[in-house]
Amino acid sequence: MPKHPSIAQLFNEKPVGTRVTVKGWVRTFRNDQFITVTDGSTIKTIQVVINKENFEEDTLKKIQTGACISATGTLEKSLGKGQEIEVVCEALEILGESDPNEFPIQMKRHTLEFLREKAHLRFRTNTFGAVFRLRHHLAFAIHKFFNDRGFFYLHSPIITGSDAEGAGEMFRVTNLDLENLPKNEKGEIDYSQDFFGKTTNLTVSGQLEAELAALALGSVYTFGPTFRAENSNTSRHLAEFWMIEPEVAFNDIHDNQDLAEDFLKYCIQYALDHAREDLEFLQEREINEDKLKPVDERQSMPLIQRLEFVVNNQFERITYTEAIDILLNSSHYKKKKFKFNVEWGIDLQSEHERYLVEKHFQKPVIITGYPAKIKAFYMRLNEDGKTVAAMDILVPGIGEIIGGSQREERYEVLLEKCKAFNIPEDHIWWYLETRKFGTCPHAGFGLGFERLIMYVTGMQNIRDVIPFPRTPQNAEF
RNA sequence: UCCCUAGUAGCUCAGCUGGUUAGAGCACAUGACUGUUAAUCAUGGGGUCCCUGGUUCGAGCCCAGGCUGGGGAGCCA
Repeated sequence: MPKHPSIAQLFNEKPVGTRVTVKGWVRTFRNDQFITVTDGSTIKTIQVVINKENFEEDTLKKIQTGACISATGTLEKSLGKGQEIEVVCEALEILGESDPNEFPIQMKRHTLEFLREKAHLRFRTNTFGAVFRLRHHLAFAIHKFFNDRGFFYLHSPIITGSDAEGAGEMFRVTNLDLENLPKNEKGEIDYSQDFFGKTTNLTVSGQLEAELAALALGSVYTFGPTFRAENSNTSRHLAEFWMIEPEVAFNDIHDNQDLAEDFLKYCIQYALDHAREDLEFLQEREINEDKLKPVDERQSMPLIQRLEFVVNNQFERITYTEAIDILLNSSHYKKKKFKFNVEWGIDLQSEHERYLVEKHFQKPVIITGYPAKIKAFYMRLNEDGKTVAAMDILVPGIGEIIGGSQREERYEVLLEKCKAFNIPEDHIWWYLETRKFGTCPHAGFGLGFERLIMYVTGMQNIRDVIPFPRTPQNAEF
Protein backbone atom coordinates (compact mmCIF):
# COMPACT_ATOMS: atom_id res chain seq x y z
CA MET A 1 0.00 0.00 0.00
CA PRO A 2 1.27 3.46 -0.79
CA LYS A 3 1.74 5.71 2.25
CA HIS A 4 -0.83 8.14 0.90
CA PRO A 5 -4.45 7.24 0.17
CA SER A 6 -5.62 6.98 -3.42
CA ILE A 7 -8.37 9.30 -4.56
CA ALA A 8 -10.64 6.27 -4.74
CA GLN A 9 -9.93 5.57 -1.07
CA LEU A 10 -10.59 9.17 -0.09
CA PHE A 11 -14.00 9.06 -1.74
CA ASN A 12 -14.82 5.70 -0.18
CA GLU A 13 -13.79 6.61 3.34
CA LYS A 14 -14.22 10.41 3.34
CA PRO A 15 -12.02 10.96 6.41
CA VAL A 16 -13.18 14.57 6.80
CA GLY A 17 -11.05 16.61 9.20
CA THR A 18 -7.95 14.44 8.87
CA ARG A 19 -4.66 15.41 7.33
CA VAL A 20 -4.09 13.66 3.99
CA THR A 21 -1.60 13.67 1.16
CA VAL A 22 -2.85 13.45 -2.42
CA LYS A 23 -0.50 12.56 -5.24
CA GLY A 24 -1.56 12.79 -8.83
CA TRP A 25 -1.67 14.72 -12.07
CA VAL A 26 -3.14 18.17 -12.62
CA ARG A 27 -6.19 18.34 -14.88
CA THR A 28 -6.93 22.03 -14.51
CA PHE A 29 -5.92 24.91 -12.30
CA ARG A 30 -8.79 27.35 -12.01
CA ASN A 31 -8.91 30.78 -10.54
CA ASP A 32 -5.34 30.55 -9.15
CA GLN A 33 -7.06 28.62 -6.40
CA PHE A 34 -8.53 25.25 -7.40
CA ILE A 35 -6.44 22.37 -8.65
CA THR A 36 -8.31 19.41 -10.11
CA VAL A 37 -6.21 16.30 -9.53
CA THR A 38 -6.55 12.77 -10.88
CA ASP A 39 -4.51 9.74 -9.89
CA GLY A 40 -6.13 7.08 -12.05
CA SER A 41 -7.56 5.10 -9.14
CA THR A 42 -11.06 6.26 -10.09
CA ILE A 43 -12.83 8.32 -12.72
CA LYS A 44 -13.37 10.89 -9.97
CA THR A 45 -11.05 13.83 -9.47
CA ILE A 46 -10.33 15.59 -6.23
CA GLN A 47 -10.14 19.34 -5.80
CA VAL A 48 -7.11 20.75 -4.02
CA VAL A 49 -7.74 24.28 -2.73
CA ILE A 50 -4.80 26.60 -2.25
CA ASN A 51 -4.42 30.10 -0.95
CA LYS A 52 -1.90 31.60 -3.32
CA GLU A 53 -0.58 33.96 -0.67
CA ASN A 54 0.94 30.92 1.04
CA PHE A 55 2.97 29.62 -1.89
CA GLU A 56 5.99 30.77 -3.89
CA GLU A 57 5.22 32.27 -7.26
CA ASP A 58 7.62 29.77 -8.83
CA THR A 59 5.58 26.88 -7.43
CA LEU A 60 2.28 28.39 -8.58
CA LYS A 61 3.64 28.77 -12.11
CA LYS A 62 4.42 25.08 -12.27
CA ILE A 63 0.86 23.99 -11.49
CA GLN A 64 0.18 23.23 -15.14
CA THR A 65 -2.08 20.75 -16.85
CA GLY A 66 -0.26 17.43 -16.86
CA ALA A 67 2.13 18.24 -14.02
CA CYS A 68 2.49 15.72 -11.19
CA ILE A 69 1.99 17.09 -7.69
CA SER A 70 1.90 16.01 -4.09
CA ALA A 71 -0.48 18.05 -1.94
CA THR A 72 -0.85 17.75 1.82
CA GLY A 73 -3.66 19.31 3.76
CA THR A 74 -6.92 18.77 5.57
CA LEU A 75 -9.77 16.90 3.93
CA GLU A 76 -12.85 19.12 4.23
CA LYS A 77 -16.43 19.17 3.09
CA SER A 78 -16.37 21.34 0.01
CA LEU A 79 -17.77 24.84 0.11
CA GLY A 80 -18.34 24.68 -3.63
CA LYS A 81 -21.14 22.86 -5.36
CA GLY A 82 -19.33 20.58 -7.79
CA GLN A 83 -17.83 18.18 -5.31
CA GLU A 84 -18.48 16.72 -1.90
CA ILE A 85 -14.99 16.84 -0.44
CA GLU A 86 -11.78 18.71 -1.13
CA VAL A 87 -8.26 19.05 0.22
CA VAL A 88 -7.44 22.40 1.78
CA CYS A 89 -3.77 22.50 0.93
CA GLU A 90 -1.03 23.38 3.37
CA ALA A 91 2.00 21.97 1.60
CA LEU A 92 2.44 21.52 -2.13
CA GLU A 93 5.27 19.84 -3.97
CA ILE A 94 5.73 19.74 -7.73
CA LEU A 95 6.97 16.21 -8.42
CA GLY A 96 7.10 16.56 -12.17
CA GLU A 97 6.64 19.66 -14.30
CA SER A 98 4.72 19.68 -17.56
CA ASP A 99 5.41 22.36 -20.15
CA PRO A 100 1.94 23.50 -21.23
CA ASN A 101 3.27 24.47 -24.64
CA GLU A 102 4.22 20.90 -25.31
CA PHE A 103 1.76 18.79 -23.31
CA PRO A 104 -0.80 17.66 -25.90
CA ILE A 105 -3.71 16.62 -23.67
CA GLN A 106 -6.06 19.47 -22.93
CA MET A 107 -9.26 19.80 -20.95
CA LYS A 108 -11.30 19.67 -24.11
CA ARG A 109 -12.68 17.12 -26.49
CA HIS A 110 -9.97 15.31 -28.41
CA THR A 111 -10.59 12.90 -31.20
CA LEU A 112 -9.73 9.28 -30.48
CA GLU A 113 -7.61 9.30 -33.64
CA PHE A 114 -5.46 12.10 -32.23
CA LEU A 115 -5.12 10.37 -28.87
CA ARG A 116 -4.13 7.14 -30.61
CA GLU A 117 -1.00 8.95 -31.76
CA LYS A 118 -0.38 9.90 -28.13
CA ALA A 119 -0.85 6.40 -26.77
CA HIS A 120 1.80 7.04 -24.10
CA LEU A 121 -0.26 9.89 -22.64
CA ARG A 122 -3.83 8.94 -23.46
CA PHE A 123 -4.05 6.94 -20.21
CA ARG A 124 -4.33 10.35 -18.54
CA THR A 125 -7.73 11.06 -20.13
CA ASN A 126 -11.06 10.15 -18.57
CA THR A 127 -12.04 7.96 -21.48
CA PHE A 128 -8.92 5.83 -21.56
CA GLY A 129 -8.71 5.72 -17.80
CA ALA A 130 -12.20 4.23 -17.78
CA VAL A 131 -11.44 1.84 -20.64
CA PHE A 132 -8.29 0.47 -19.09
CA ARG A 133 -9.76 0.14 -15.62
CA LEU A 134 -12.56 -1.85 -17.27
CA ARG A 135 -10.02 -3.91 -19.16
CA HIS A 136 -8.52 -4.88 -15.83
CA HIS A 137 -11.87 -5.71 -14.25
CA LEU A 138 -12.86 -7.87 -17.20
CA ALA A 139 -9.55 -9.75 -17.14
CA PHE A 140 -10.05 -10.36 -13.46
CA ALA A 141 -13.66 -11.45 -14.02
CA ILE A 142 -12.52 -14.01 -16.58
CA HIS A 143 -10.06 -15.62 -14.21
CA LYS A 144 -12.61 -15.55 -11.41
CA PHE A 145 -15.33 -17.11 -13.54
CA PHE A 146 -13.18 -20.04 -14.57
CA ASN A 147 -11.44 -20.45 -11.24
CA ASP A 148 -14.76 -20.56 -9.38
CA ARG A 149 -15.91 -23.33 -11.72
CA GLY A 150 -12.84 -25.53 -11.25
CA PHE A 151 -11.07 -24.66 -14.48
CA PHE A 152 -7.27 -24.61 -14.61
CA TYR A 153 -5.46 -21.73 -16.27
CA LEU A 154 -3.24 -23.19 -18.99
CA HIS A 155 -0.29 -21.33 -20.45
CA SER A 156 -0.17 -22.38 -24.06
CA PRO A 157 3.07 -21.54 -25.88
CA ILE A 158 3.50 -18.19 -27.58
CA ILE A 159 6.18 -19.52 -29.92
CA THR A 160 4.77 -22.49 -31.73
CA GLY A 161 6.36 -25.13 -33.93
CA SER A 162 2.94 -26.07 -35.25
CA ASP A 163 1.89 -24.54 -38.53
CA ALA A 164 -1.43 -26.36 -38.67
CA GLU A 165 -3.46 -24.25 -36.33
CA GLY A 166 -5.29 -23.10 -39.40
CA ALA A 167 -6.46 -19.83 -37.94
CA GLY A 168 -4.62 -17.45 -40.22
CA GLU A 169 -1.33 -16.03 -41.45
CA MET A 170 1.52 -16.35 -38.97
CA PHE A 171 4.47 -14.24 -37.89
CA ARG A 172 7.76 -16.07 -38.39
CA VAL A 173 10.04 -16.29 -35.37
CA THR A 174 13.70 -16.59 -36.24
CA ASN A 175 17.13 -15.46 -35.16
CA LEU A 176 18.77 -16.23 -38.49
CA ASP A 177 20.79 -13.38 -39.98
CA LEU A 178 18.34 -12.07 -42.57
CA GLU A 179 21.18 -10.35 -44.43
CA ASN A 180 23.03 -13.63 -44.78
CA LEU A 181 20.65 -16.59 -44.71
CA PRO A 182 22.17 -20.09 -44.50
CA LYS A 183 21.36 -22.20 -47.55
CA ASN A 184 21.34 -25.96 -48.17
CA GLU A 185 22.63 -27.76 -51.31
CA LYS A 186 19.36 -27.02 -53.13
CA GLY A 187 19.78 -23.31 -52.47
CA GLU A 188 16.87 -23.24 -50.05
CA ILE A 189 17.02 -21.54 -46.68
CA ASP A 190 18.40 -24.01 -44.14
CA TYR A 191 16.08 -23.74 -41.20
CA SER A 192 17.88 -26.53 -39.36
CA GLN A 193 20.38 -23.80 -38.45
CA ASP A 194 17.63 -21.63 -36.97
CA PHE A 195 17.30 -21.27 -33.19
CA PHE A 196 14.84 -24.14 -32.77
CA GLY A 197 16.22 -26.20 -35.65
CA LYS A 198 13.01 -25.70 -37.60
CA THR A 199 10.62 -22.98 -38.61
CA THR A 200 8.65 -21.47 -35.78
CA ASN A 201 5.92 -18.86 -35.56
CA LEU A 202 3.97 -16.80 -33.07
CA THR A 203 0.82 -18.60 -32.03
CA VAL A 204 -2.48 -17.88 -33.74
CA SER A 205 -4.44 -19.95 -31.23
CA GLY A 206 -3.83 -21.97 -28.10
CA GLN A 207 -6.77 -24.22 -28.81
CA LEU A 208 -4.97 -27.36 -29.92
CA GLU A 209 -2.74 -27.25 -26.85
CA ALA A 210 -5.77 -26.53 -24.66
CA GLU A 211 -7.41 -29.68 -26.03
CA LEU A 212 -4.39 -31.74 -25.03
CA ALA A 213 -4.63 -30.38 -21.50
CA ALA A 214 -8.41 -30.77 -21.29
CA LEU A 215 -8.03 -34.45 -22.09
CA ALA A 216 -6.11 -34.80 -18.85
CA LEU A 217 -7.10 -31.97 -16.51
CA GLY A 218 -10.76 -31.85 -17.46
CA SER A 219 -11.57 -28.18 -17.67
CA VAL A 220 -8.93 -25.67 -18.73
CA TYR A 221 -8.71 -22.23 -20.25
CA THR A 222 -6.03 -20.18 -21.89
CA PHE A 223 -5.82 -16.40 -21.70
CA GLY A 224 -2.89 -14.94 -23.53
CA PRO A 225 -1.59 -12.97 -26.48
CA THR A 226 -2.32 -14.19 -29.97
CA PHE A 227 -0.85 -13.03 -33.27
CA ARG A 228 -2.22 -12.85 -36.79
CA ALA A 229 -0.13 -11.56 -39.68
CA GLU A 230 -3.18 -10.80 -41.76
CA ASN A 231 -3.44 -7.54 -43.63
CA SER A 232 -6.69 -6.69 -41.92
CA ASN A 233 -7.44 -3.00 -41.81
CA THR A 234 -10.65 -2.76 -39.84
CA SER A 235 -11.86 -1.38 -36.53
CA ARG A 236 -12.28 -4.96 -35.23
CA HIS A 237 -8.89 -6.57 -35.95
CA LEU A 238 -5.45 -6.44 -34.38
CA ALA A 239 -2.21 -8.19 -35.32
CA GLU A 240 -1.63 -8.80 -31.60
CA PHE A 241 -4.64 -9.43 -29.41
CA TRP A 242 -5.57 -11.38 -26.31
CA MET A 243 -7.70 -14.47 -26.54
CA ILE A 244 -9.55 -16.61 -24.04
CA GLU A 245 -10.00 -20.27 -24.98
CA PRO A 246 -11.77 -22.61 -22.57
CA GLU A 247 -11.75 -26.30 -23.40
CA VAL A 248 -13.81 -28.87 -21.48
CA ALA A 249 -13.65 -32.65 -21.58
CA PHE A 250 -17.05 -34.40 -21.83
CA ASN A 251 -18.85 -31.23 -22.92
CA ASP A 252 -20.96 -31.40 -26.06
CA ILE A 253 -22.06 -28.50 -28.25
CA HIS A 254 -25.03 -27.75 -25.99
CA ASP A 255 -22.89 -27.61 -22.85
CA ASN A 256 -20.54 -25.41 -24.82
CA GLN A 257 -23.31 -22.93 -25.60
CA ASP A 258 -24.42 -22.87 -21.97
CA LEU A 259 -20.86 -22.21 -20.83
CA ALA A 260 -20.33 -19.42 -23.35
CA GLU A 261 -23.60 -17.72 -22.51
CA ASP A 262 -22.97 -17.96 -18.75
CA PHE A 263 -19.46 -16.68 -19.28
CA LEU A 264 -20.45 -13.59 -21.25
CA LYS A 265 -23.22 -12.73 -18.83
CA TYR A 266 -20.91 -13.18 -15.86
CA CYS A 267 -18.25 -10.87 -17.29
CA ILE A 268 -20.79 -8.18 -18.14
CA GLN A 269 -22.45 -8.41 -14.74
CA TYR A 270 -19.03 -8.21 -13.09
CA ALA A 271 -18.31 -4.99 -14.96
CA LEU A 272 -21.69 -3.58 -13.96
CA ASP A 273 -20.99 -4.44 -10.33
CA HIS A 274 -17.35 -3.35 -10.13
CA ALA A 275 -16.93 -0.49 -12.59
CA ARG A 276 -20.27 1.25 -12.49
CA GLU A 277 -18.87 4.78 -12.44
CA ASP A 278 -16.61 4.12 -15.39
CA LEU A 279 -19.53 2.66 -17.34
CA GLU A 280 -21.66 5.67 -16.46
CA PHE A 281 -18.92 7.93 -17.76
CA LEU A 282 -18.56 5.94 -20.98
CA GLN A 283 -22.31 5.97 -21.41
CA GLU A 284 -22.39 9.77 -21.12
CA ARG A 285 -19.50 9.98 -23.52
CA GLU A 286 -21.29 7.80 -26.05
CA ILE A 287 -24.47 9.88 -25.78
CA ASN A 288 -22.49 13.06 -26.40
CA GLU A 289 -20.62 11.54 -29.34
CA ASP A 290 -23.88 10.24 -30.79
CA LYS A 291 -25.25 13.77 -30.89
CA LEU A 292 -22.65 14.52 -33.56
CA LYS A 293 -23.83 11.61 -35.69
CA PRO A 294 -26.81 11.19 -37.99
CA VAL A 295 -29.82 9.76 -36.17
CA ASP A 296 -29.71 6.35 -37.88
CA GLU A 297 -26.11 5.77 -36.75
CA ARG A 298 -26.84 6.36 -33.08
CA GLN A 299 -27.18 3.67 -30.45
CA SER A 300 -30.77 2.61 -29.92
CA MET A 301 -30.19 1.97 -26.21
CA PRO A 302 -27.79 3.61 -23.72
CA LEU A 303 -24.71 1.54 -22.86
CA ILE A 304 -25.72 0.32 -19.41
CA GLN A 305 -29.19 -0.59 -20.60
CA ARG A 306 -27.64 -2.60 -23.46
CA LEU A 307 -25.45 -4.49 -21.00
CA GLU A 308 -28.32 -5.18 -18.63
CA PHE A 309 -30.38 -6.36 -21.56
CA VAL A 310 -27.76 -8.98 -22.42
CA VAL A 311 -27.49 -10.14 -18.81
CA ASN A 312 -31.26 -10.43 -18.39
CA ASN A 313 -32.21 -12.13 -21.65
CA GLN A 314 -31.69 -15.61 -23.00
CA PHE A 315 -29.48 -15.72 -26.05
CA GLU A 316 -31.37 -16.84 -29.14
CA ARG A 317 -30.19 -20.26 -30.32
CA ILE A 318 -30.71 -21.23 -33.94
CA THR A 319 -29.08 -23.49 -36.49
CA TYR A 320 -27.30 -22.29 -39.56
CA THR A 321 -30.08 -23.83 -41.68
CA GLU A 322 -32.69 -21.85 -39.72
CA ALA A 323 -30.60 -18.71 -40.12
CA ILE A 324 -30.54 -19.16 -43.88
CA ASP A 325 -34.34 -19.65 -43.88
CA ILE A 326 -34.86 -16.48 -41.85
CA LEU A 327 -32.70 -14.54 -44.27
CA LEU A 328 -34.44 -15.99 -47.34
CA ASN A 329 -37.86 -15.13 -45.91
CA SER A 330 -36.90 -11.64 -44.82
CA SER A 331 -38.36 -8.61 -46.55
CA HIS A 332 -34.77 -7.34 -46.64
CA TYR A 333 -33.89 -10.26 -48.93
CA LYS A 334 -37.03 -9.95 -51.04
CA LYS A 335 -36.26 -6.28 -51.62
CA LYS A 336 -32.77 -7.39 -52.72
CA LYS A 337 -31.07 -5.28 -50.08
CA PHE A 338 -28.31 -7.83 -49.38
CA LYS A 339 -25.20 -7.33 -51.47
CA PHE A 340 -24.20 -10.96 -51.16
CA ASN A 341 -26.30 -13.89 -52.25
CA VAL A 342 -28.06 -16.06 -49.67
CA GLU A 343 -28.23 -19.82 -50.13
CA TRP A 344 -27.45 -22.88 -48.04
CA GLY A 345 -23.70 -23.44 -48.03
CA ILE A 346 -22.51 -19.83 -48.05
CA ASP A 347 -20.45 -18.41 -45.26
CA LEU A 348 -22.61 -15.79 -43.57
CA GLN A 349 -21.49 -12.29 -44.53
CA SER A 350 -21.26 -9.40 -42.08
CA GLU A 351 -24.46 -7.94 -43.49
CA HIS A 352 -26.28 -11.25 -42.89
CA GLU A 353 -25.06 -11.57 -39.34
CA ARG A 354 -25.92 -7.97 -38.63
CA TYR A 355 -29.43 -8.43 -40.00
CA LEU A 356 -30.06 -11.48 -37.82
CA VAL A 357 -28.72 -9.86 -34.66
CA GLU A 358 -29.68 -6.22 -35.02
CA LYS A 359 -32.88 -6.39 -37.03
CA HIS A 360 -34.49 -9.81 -36.63
CA PHE A 361 -33.70 -10.90 -33.05
CA GLN A 362 -32.28 -7.69 -31.56
CA LYS A 363 -30.27 -9.66 -29.04
CA PRO A 364 -27.26 -11.99 -28.92
CA VAL A 365 -27.69 -15.03 -31.15
CA ILE A 366 -25.90 -18.38 -31.10
CA ILE A 367 -25.78 -20.08 -34.48
CA THR A 368 -24.82 -23.75 -34.65
CA GLY A 369 -24.54 -26.46 -37.28
CA TYR A 370 -22.54 -24.75 -40.02
CA PRO A 371 -21.65 -26.53 -43.26
CA ALA A 372 -18.49 -28.57 -42.70
CA LYS A 373 -16.81 -27.05 -45.76
CA ILE A 374 -16.70 -23.53 -44.38
CA LYS A 375 -15.45 -24.44 -40.90
CA ALA A 376 -12.18 -25.73 -39.44
CA PHE A 377 -10.99 -29.33 -39.73
CA TYR A 378 -11.21 -30.10 -36.00
CA MET A 379 -14.94 -29.45 -35.67
CA ARG A 380 -17.11 -32.49 -35.04
CA LEU A 381 -19.05 -33.83 -38.00
CA ASN A 382 -22.78 -34.10 -37.34
CA GLU A 383 -24.94 -37.15 -38.12
CA ASP A 384 -26.12 -35.57 -41.38
CA GLY A 385 -22.56 -35.81 -42.68
CA LYS A 386 -22.56 -32.27 -44.05
CA THR A 387 -22.71 -29.96 -41.05
CA VAL A 388 -20.43 -29.63 -38.03
CA ALA A 389 -21.03 -28.92 -34.34
CA ALA A 390 -19.73 -25.37 -34.66
CA MET A 391 -21.12 -22.35 -32.90
CA ASP A 392 -20.73 -18.62 -33.35
CA ILE A 393 -22.10 -16.08 -30.91
CA LEU A 394 -23.10 -12.84 -32.57
CA VAL A 395 -23.81 -9.67 -30.62
CA PRO A 396 -25.29 -6.38 -31.81
CA GLY A 397 -22.70 -3.81 -32.80
CA ILE A 398 -19.70 -6.12 -32.82
CA GLY A 399 -20.74 -9.15 -34.84
CA GLU A 400 -18.97 -12.38 -34.03
CA ILE A 401 -17.62 -12.26 -30.49
CA ILE A 402 -17.19 -15.99 -29.85
CA GLY A 403 -16.41 -18.88 -32.16
CA GLY A 404 -16.32 -22.44 -30.91
CA SER A 405 -17.24 -26.04 -31.49
CA GLN A 406 -17.48 -29.54 -30.20
CA ARG A 407 -14.23 -31.11 -31.37
CA GLU A 408 -13.94 -34.17 -33.58
CA GLU A 409 -12.92 -36.84 -31.11
CA ARG A 410 -13.21 -39.82 -33.49
CA TYR A 411 -9.75 -40.75 -34.77
CA GLU A 412 -10.84 -42.11 -38.16
CA VAL A 413 -13.14 -39.18 -38.87
CA LEU A 414 -10.43 -36.70 -37.89
CA LEU A 415 -7.94 -38.42 -40.21
CA GLU A 416 -10.41 -38.04 -43.06
CA LYS A 417 -10.88 -34.37 -42.22
CA CYS A 418 -7.10 -33.81 -42.21
CA LYS A 419 -6.92 -35.25 -45.71
CA ALA A 420 -9.85 -33.15 -46.91
CA PHE A 421 -8.23 -29.98 -45.51
CA ASN A 422 -4.70 -30.90 -46.73
CA ILE A 423 -3.22 -31.00 -43.26
CA PRO A 424 -0.21 -33.38 -43.18
CA GLU A 425 -0.60 -35.92 -40.38
CA ASP A 426 3.03 -35.60 -39.34
CA HIS A 427 2.48 -31.94 -38.53
CA ILE A 428 -0.10 -32.68 -35.86
CA TRP A 429 0.75 -36.23 -34.88
CA TRP A 430 0.60 -35.17 -31.24
CA TYR A 431 -2.92 -33.85 -31.66
CA LEU A 432 -4.04 -37.03 -33.39
CA GLU A 433 -2.55 -39.17 -30.64
CA THR A 434 -5.03 -37.81 -28.10
CA ARG A 435 -7.72 -39.45 -30.26
CA LYS A 436 -5.84 -42.74 -30.13
CA PHE A 437 -5.29 -42.81 -26.39
CA GLY A 438 -8.46 -42.40 -24.39
CA THR A 439 -10.32 -39.97 -26.59
CA CYS A 440 -13.57 -38.43 -25.39
CA PRO A 441 -16.13 -35.86 -26.48
CA HIS A 442 -14.99 -32.34 -25.66
CA ALA A 443 -15.76 -28.80 -26.68
CA GLY A 444 -14.48 -25.27 -26.34
CA PHE A 445 -14.55 -21.81 -27.77
CA GLY A 446 -12.43 -18.73 -28.38
CA LEU A 447 -13.22 -15.21 -27.34
CA GLY A 448 -11.32 -12.14 -28.48
CA PHE A 449 -10.69 -10.23 -25.27
CA GLU A 450 -10.61 -6.85 -27.00
CA ARG A 451 -13.96 -7.52 -28.63
CA LEU A 452 -15.46 -8.18 -25.23
CA ILE A 453 -13.99 -4.90 -23.99
CA MET A 454 -15.41 -3.09 -27.02
CA TYR A 455 -18.81 -4.49 -26.30
CA VAL A 456 -18.73 -3.60 -22.61
CA THR A 457 -17.24 -0.11 -23.03
CA GLY A 458 -19.12 0.78 -26.20
CA MET A 459 -15.84 1.81 -27.85
CA GLN A 460 -16.12 1.55 -31.62
CA ASN A 461 -12.49 0.93 -32.56
CA ILE A 462 -10.48 -2.01 -31.25
CA ARG A 463 -7.34 0.17 -31.25
CA ASP A 464 -8.85 2.08 -28.33
CA VAL A 465 -9.30 -0.85 -25.95
CA ILE A 466 -5.71 -2.19 -25.97
CA PRO A 467 -2.93 -0.02 -24.56
CA PHE A 468 -0.61 -0.21 -27.54
CA PRO A 469 -2.36 -1.52 -30.65
CA ARG A 470 -0.42 -3.51 -33.23
CA THR A 471 -1.89 -3.18 -36.70
CA PRO A 472 -0.48 -3.39 -40.25
CA GLN A 473 2.17 -0.69 -40.74
CA ASN A 474 1.97 0.39 -37.11
CA ALA A 475 4.00 -0.79 -34.12
CA GLU A 476 4.75 2.58 -32.52
CA PHE A 477 5.51 2.56 -28.78
C1' U B 1 -5.77 -6.37 -50.43
C1' C B 2 -10.27 -3.74 -52.61
C1' C B 3 -14.02 0.41 -52.41
C1' C B 4 -15.28 5.24 -50.25
C1' U B 5 -13.54 9.52 -47.68
C1' A B 6 -10.46 13.23 -45.31
C1' G B 7 -5.66 16.03 -44.49
C1' U B 8 -5.67 24.28 -43.18
C1' A B 9 -2.47 27.14 -36.06
C1' G B 10 -0.79 22.62 -30.45
C1' C B 11 -6.35 20.71 -30.73
C1' U B 12 -11.45 20.99 -33.12
C1' C B 13 -12.88 23.20 -37.45
C1' A B 14 -14.55 27.38 -41.22
C1' G B 15 -12.46 29.22 -45.72
C1' C B 16 -17.66 31.54 -51.26
C1' U B 17 -17.03 30.64 -58.54
C1' G B 18 -9.46 30.12 -58.52
C1' G B 19 -8.28 36.63 -56.83
C1' U B 20 -5.22 41.41 -52.49
C1' U B 21 -2.21 40.55 -45.99
C1' A B 22 -5.37 32.74 -44.36
C1' G B 23 -9.91 32.90 -40.07
C1' A B 24 -12.77 31.29 -35.42
C1' G B 25 -13.23 28.67 -30.77
C1' C B 26 -10.24 26.17 -27.41
C1' A B 27 -5.07 25.85 -25.74
C1' C B 28 -0.68 29.02 -24.63
C1' A B 29 1.63 34.01 -22.69
C1' U B 30 0.67 38.71 -20.04
C1' G B 31 -2.75 41.46 -17.07
C1' A B 32 -7.52 41.97 -14.35
C1' C B 33 -10.84 39.25 -11.16
C1' U B 34 -10.91 35.69 -6.94
C1' G B 35 -15.41 29.72 -4.18
C1' U B 36 -14.13 28.23 -9.33
C1' U B 37 -16.44 23.55 -11.89
C1' A B 38 -13.58 22.60 -19.40
C1' A B 39 -14.22 29.84 -14.54
C1' U B 40 -14.73 34.76 -16.76
C1' C B 41 -12.92 39.41 -19.17
C1' A B 42 -8.99 42.14 -21.98
C1' U B 43 -4.52 42.02 -24.85
C1' G B 44 -0.86 39.22 -27.49
C1' G B 45 2.23 35.47 -29.96
C1' G B 46 1.40 31.36 -33.08
C1' G B 47 0.72 28.70 -40.32
C1' U B 48 5.90 24.15 -44.97
C1' C B 49 -2.74 25.15 -46.03
C1' C B 50 0.26 16.64 -45.96
C1' C B 51 4.28 15.92 -49.98
C1' U B 52 5.91 16.13 -55.22
C1' G B 53 4.80 17.70 -59.91
C1' G B 54 1.31 20.11 -63.31
C1' U B 55 -2.60 23.76 -65.30
C1' U B 56 -3.07 29.21 -64.69
C1' C B 57 -1.44 36.13 -64.97
C1' G B 58 -2.68 34.04 -60.11
C1' A B 59 -3.75 27.63 -56.45
C1' G B 60 -5.59 26.35 -49.51
C1' C B 61 -9.28 25.72 -53.65
C1' C B 62 -8.47 22.64 -60.20
C1' C B 63 -5.53 18.03 -62.27
C1' A B 64 -1.95 13.66 -61.63
C1' G B 65 1.00 10.64 -58.49
C1' G B 66 2.39 9.58 -53.54
C1' C B 67 2.05 9.57 -47.98
C1' U B 68 -0.98 9.41 -43.61
C1' G B 69 -5.70 9.05 -40.93
C1' G B 70 -10.88 7.41 -40.86
C1' G B 71 -15.27 4.39 -42.61
C1' G B 72 -16.85 -0.06 -45.20
C1' A B 73 -15.70 -5.06 -47.44
C1' G B 74 -12.82 -9.56 -47.38
C1' C B 75 -10.09 -12.72 -43.69
C1' C B 76 -11.41 -13.59 -38.57
C1' A B 77 -11.53 -13.29 -32.67
